[in-house]
Amino acid sequence: MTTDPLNGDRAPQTLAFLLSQVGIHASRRFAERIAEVDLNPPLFRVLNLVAAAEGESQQAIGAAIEIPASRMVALVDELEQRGLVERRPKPEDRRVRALFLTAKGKRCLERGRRIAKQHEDELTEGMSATDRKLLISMLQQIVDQQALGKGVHPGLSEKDPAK
Amino acid sequence: MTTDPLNGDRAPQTLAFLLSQVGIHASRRFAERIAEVDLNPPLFRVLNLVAAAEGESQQAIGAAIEIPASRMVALVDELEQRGLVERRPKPEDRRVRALFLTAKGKRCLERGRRIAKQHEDELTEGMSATDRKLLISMLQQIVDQQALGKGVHPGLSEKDPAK
DNA sequence: GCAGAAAGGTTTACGACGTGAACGATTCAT
DNA sequence: ATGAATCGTTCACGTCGTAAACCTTTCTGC
Repeated sequence: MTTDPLNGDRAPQTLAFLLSQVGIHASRRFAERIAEVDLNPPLFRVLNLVAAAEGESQQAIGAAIEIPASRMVALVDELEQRGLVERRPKPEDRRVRALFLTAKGKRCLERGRRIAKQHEDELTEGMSATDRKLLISMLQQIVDQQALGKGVHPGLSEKDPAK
Repeated sequence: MTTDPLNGDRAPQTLAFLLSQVGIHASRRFAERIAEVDLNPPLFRVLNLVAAAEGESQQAIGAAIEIPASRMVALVDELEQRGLVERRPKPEDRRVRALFLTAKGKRCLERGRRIAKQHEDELTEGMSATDRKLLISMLQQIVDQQALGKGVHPGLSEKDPAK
């Protein structure tokens, strides 16, 4: 058989490509998994943040993960429609909408967190605890060095958009 | 000062989140950089593949990186309009379009590769060669274990879609 | 206390993508 | 020769994220 140039290079990939590939896979896979509780990654992320800072304004929470205000509205709309989050007017400033988790929201978040944990395990299956820690510290090093924010990246919400 | 729950956890992130974050950053940053030669990542990827397998059919090349036929058309259209790639009819099978690089395409690819190299360096700035290798092998381990293809992921083509 | 600036939230219109289904042309199988 | 499969293409659709405009409420300076 002749060497097929189309058949993947088993040659070592570049780090940049590997990072993209693995990172995007991680995102997509998580999107699949988190869909089990009828959420997508941005919604889950916002839900988490609301839990961490109940009573904060919509924009304060959005700003923390670099989500533009107009996008935040849609996200919170979703969460509210599903009965996971509540918008309460704030007496002292009638412009703002303070966000709170509902009981259902708390349950959903809990389930989501279990899924996230499973996802984490799945991703690092067959990897020693030592390696895992090592990998984390190296990635963290890149994050620091590249001065990455804590932003939730747009897109990548659904594995299968045509569903 | 009170502990602000909105201010990022400096606590150790999960591996899954770190991977997504870094991976997506790598993609976005590369998209920015490769735009200097007026390409986006999928176009650059196809260009590379055409170079590696000149004369192959459009779909053969597309299949190698898991790009659906209908998407491939648009991609090759772009490359052809820019004069980087040529579609030539194949005498023995008049259905297929064999792809070839033009001289301009070769130059562009070369420039793109230099950029990719720089991107690689930028990403791993301040990282020892040893760590770099280590990181690569660990990521490769995940790729193998997760059985990831060589697909080019959709989306992420442009840093600023509204441009 | 009033005018104008600024901030929170919302709505809307738009543009960018990727996909699947349907289609014509060509080649293959029998 | 006829039907099935393949290559490439077109098209219509649905999903997303964004910026711009807008209303309401609060703040600032005078």
